[in-house]
Amino acid sequence: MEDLIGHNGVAQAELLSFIERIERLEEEKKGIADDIKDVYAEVKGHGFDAKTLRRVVALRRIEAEERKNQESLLELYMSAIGMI
Amino acid sequence: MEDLIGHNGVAQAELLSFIERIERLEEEKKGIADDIKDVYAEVKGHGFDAKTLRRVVALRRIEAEERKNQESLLELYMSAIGMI
Amino acid sequence: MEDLIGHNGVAQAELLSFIERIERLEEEKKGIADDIKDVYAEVKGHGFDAKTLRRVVALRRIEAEERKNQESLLELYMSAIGMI
Amino acid sequence: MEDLIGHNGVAQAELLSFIERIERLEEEKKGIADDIKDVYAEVKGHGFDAKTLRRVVALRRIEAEERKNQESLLELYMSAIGMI
DNA sequence: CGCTTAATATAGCCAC
DNA sequence: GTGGCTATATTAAGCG
Repeated sequence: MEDLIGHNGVAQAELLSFIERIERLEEEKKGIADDIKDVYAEVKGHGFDAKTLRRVVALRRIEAEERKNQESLLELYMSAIGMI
Repeated sequence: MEDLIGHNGVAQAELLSFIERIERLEEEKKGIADDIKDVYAEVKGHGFDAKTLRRVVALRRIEAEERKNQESLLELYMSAIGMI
Repeated sequence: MEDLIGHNGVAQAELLSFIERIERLEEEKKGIADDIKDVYAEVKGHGFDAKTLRRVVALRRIEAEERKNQESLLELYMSAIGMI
Repeated sequence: MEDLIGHNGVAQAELLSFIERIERLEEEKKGIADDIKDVYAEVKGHGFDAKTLRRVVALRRIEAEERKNQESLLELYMSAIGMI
């Protein structure tokens, strides 16, 4: 781990610099996450069901083929135990 | 996936057995969760602030977990950046 | 908050007793949660897809009517945006 | 839920617009998450232990948050049970 | 009962 | 490629 031992200052500065870069990025990321939350709140304010909308967004993420696989597997299990 | 395809009954029974074991365990778990809720209600009835007590319990849990961790490398880094 | 102020010992003992009861219950709860995890591991070892099985268990929890509601709402949204 | 029923187009457009806003934000968020990952890779390339650095960053975040909390009541309880 | 925190479940990542 | 660990997303609980 370089010459961190001894606190020679170089590695310290390097580490701190990395940490600060990361923290800045995490702040940005949190900002966007908050924006997303705001949109869902707005969605709700327009009378839509946010939970369902989340599912829609999630489903759009998985491509159609994969979704079909998942659903048919689910149905297979459900059918196997007599749920459907 | 075994011989689930075809619904031959063996895998079906196996699946259902797993499901029922899980559901039984989840019921037990819910029972205990309810017990915990009852204790907090009792706490409140004795004039204590339940919310704060929750924080105390959470803190004690975190501390107990942390105690298990070796912290030396972490401290080295923290020391390197002047956090401790 | 009773006579906690002053550390008169009575409230202290009471508090600690509550905390320990809660902690014991939480330990039990955690034990059962671990058991559930073990069952899912076993499920996997038998060649089943644990993730799908989790969905089955979750679906059994919501009663049929509620499930139908959720699914039809989802389909309505998906249809509205041309997903299906 | 407004006039979604009937697919009159207005609610459809609204829904789609919300979805697209969310998806755009999620893309941005993912971009930043990737940037963070890149920094950790760079960290590693400089001979530091990324996992430990993650813990440092997490600790700094927690401490920053905690600083915002008033802790008096909590400390009262902790003192009452001999934690501090 | 809505709205904010805490618990849980899922997913992604990294090391082996 | 599997298993543990971290981070995120979802769900549930508690509070006003």
